[in-house]
Amino acid sequence: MRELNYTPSILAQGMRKQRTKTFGVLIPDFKNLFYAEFLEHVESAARKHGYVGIVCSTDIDSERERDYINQLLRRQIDGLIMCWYKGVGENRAFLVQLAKRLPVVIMDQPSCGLPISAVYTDAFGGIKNLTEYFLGLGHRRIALIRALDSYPVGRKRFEGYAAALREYGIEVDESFVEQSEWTSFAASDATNRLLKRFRPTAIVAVTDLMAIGVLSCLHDKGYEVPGDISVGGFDNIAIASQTSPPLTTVAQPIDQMAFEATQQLIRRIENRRIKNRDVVLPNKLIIRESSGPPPMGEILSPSTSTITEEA
Amino acid sequence: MRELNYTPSILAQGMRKQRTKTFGVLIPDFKNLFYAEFLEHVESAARKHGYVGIVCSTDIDSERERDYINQLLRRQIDGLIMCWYKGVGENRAFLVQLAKRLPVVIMDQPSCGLPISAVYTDAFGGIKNLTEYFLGLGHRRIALIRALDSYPVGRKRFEGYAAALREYGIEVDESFVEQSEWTSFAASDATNRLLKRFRPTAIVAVTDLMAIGVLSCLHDKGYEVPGDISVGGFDNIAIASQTSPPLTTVAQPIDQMAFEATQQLIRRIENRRIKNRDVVLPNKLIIRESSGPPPMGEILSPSTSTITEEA
DNA sequence: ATGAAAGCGCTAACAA
DNA sequence: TTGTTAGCGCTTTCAT
Repeated sequence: MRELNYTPSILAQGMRKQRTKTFGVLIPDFKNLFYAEFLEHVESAARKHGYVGIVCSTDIDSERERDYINQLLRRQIDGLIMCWYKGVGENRAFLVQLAKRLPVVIMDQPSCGLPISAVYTDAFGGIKNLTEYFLGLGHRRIALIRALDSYPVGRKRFEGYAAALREYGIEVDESFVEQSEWTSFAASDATNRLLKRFRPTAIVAVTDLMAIGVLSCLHDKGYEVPGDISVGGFDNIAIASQTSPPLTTVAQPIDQMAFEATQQLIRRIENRRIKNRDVVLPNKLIIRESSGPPPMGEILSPSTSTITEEA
Repeated sequence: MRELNYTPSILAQGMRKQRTKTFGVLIPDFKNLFYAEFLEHVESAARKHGYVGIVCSTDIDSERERDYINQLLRRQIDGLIMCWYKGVGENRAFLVQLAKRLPVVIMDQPSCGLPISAVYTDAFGGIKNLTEYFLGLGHRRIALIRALDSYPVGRKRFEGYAAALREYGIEVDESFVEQSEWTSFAASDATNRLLKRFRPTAIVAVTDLMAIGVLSCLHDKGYEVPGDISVGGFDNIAIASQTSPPLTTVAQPIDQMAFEATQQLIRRIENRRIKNRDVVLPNKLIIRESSGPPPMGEILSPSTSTITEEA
């Protein structure tokens, strides 16, 4: 009778079965290529299971976030993936409440014992490695362009940086560090501010996007990268290999993160008795041309035999 | 009785009213920053009207596109915005069919008399201006990294390039032109192929993302931009001002395009008697540091008094 | 085995 | 005015 393309209405199905084969994805910003790649992979994982994700960008605005969560709940989503700038630890009550209604997967931070799943990589260790790599090259004046203090991801990455320096007996100086919003523009401004009071031989940015801002500022000011100043980022978004020069960075396995998050969510949607899990994935230092030894006269490392000018 | 946050289920509402306050957005790729910015603005326009968009990326795959359109229809979307790589003209029957079910807005190409709305800028004129600007600087060996022939947007942009050259009495040579997929990687490869057989003084790419690939390839090969080769793009995505060097490009008013598309869609959703419209927005040449006069010895323009070496 | 009917949460039409 | 009810398109249960 209806061999000719009949597809049941998901609305009607949803009313009856309380399942819509639809989940929500909360991200801060479409323009951050990390999330763009993340979404790409979430989408293809979801598609395999016949799910559709509704993506909402919060612009790091609490009101907008609340609105969207309501909109999503009204649409009876089956689950929610949150790329969150807020700390899980500081929002326990809210998350407990939310997790009562649907499965929740949180990105970039541990679940802190809450009834949610989490997918993240070792931000602390990643930046620590990167910073140690710079230290090993002989850099000592290593600056950090970090995120605002209120963002947990940014905080962890800051701590990795500080730990590496401390290992080399360098106490982290406030003047080494500049805060910035997540965009390349803000990071470019931050670099500007930084350079007015401090002349580093290397700059670490807590995301690739911000590192692009750093490169842009350095290019403006006429510094050579890595001749004068080395630059490192975090994420390994696709264009990190296409900047001029290509960016040294800490690669997160974005595809796996997306895959695990989606997998975890859908499994819990389809069987509530599956328990929540924290999935921790490895990240990895990728060395490209934006980094090299510090300029002559700045080499202070024991690992090189060059005599410094100050000798 | 229910003063405490009652929000009606959109599923139930949708069943009753045949309105879900939800629309679909089809894009080719989240990673293309043009769409990222577009989505950002679509979202905020939609939010003002209480609508939520479901974004699906087709990856320029027809099967996937068909799937998603079905998924969206099953979810009873009220309308659809399509950022489409296919030509409206070559898909009339499909669009007529689709437009019977819901309001449709198509991006980047005219509606060709179909019962849909359209929002676009003058791609032909935009690239023509850019190419004329290069010609005016004295460039004569101007290469083009264009999209595959099957994409209408890419085609129009190619024609603008060809028209400008023809105006200056230059017949477009196949060897000036290289085809590429939309990514920066593909464009970088295409530039590579191009440089093996042709040494331009300027390269125009049909999108900024592709221009980033061009810059990356030129940086690899040790060419100075714009000292050896000038580069131009199209779109003026946000990071176009943050590349090294910053990119000369044809700016599309992405925010307005998104706003108009959303506006147009929602108006038609809420009142079917509002007629479809083609909204054509202006674009504008933005000159940044990636472009300059051709190197000495290559200046052939009548607009300069320099005597060329060949004289 | 096949068929009828109830009900998911709403809204619009109609009755009181 | 306020209250009642039918039905949107499905699935699931229950009766045949």
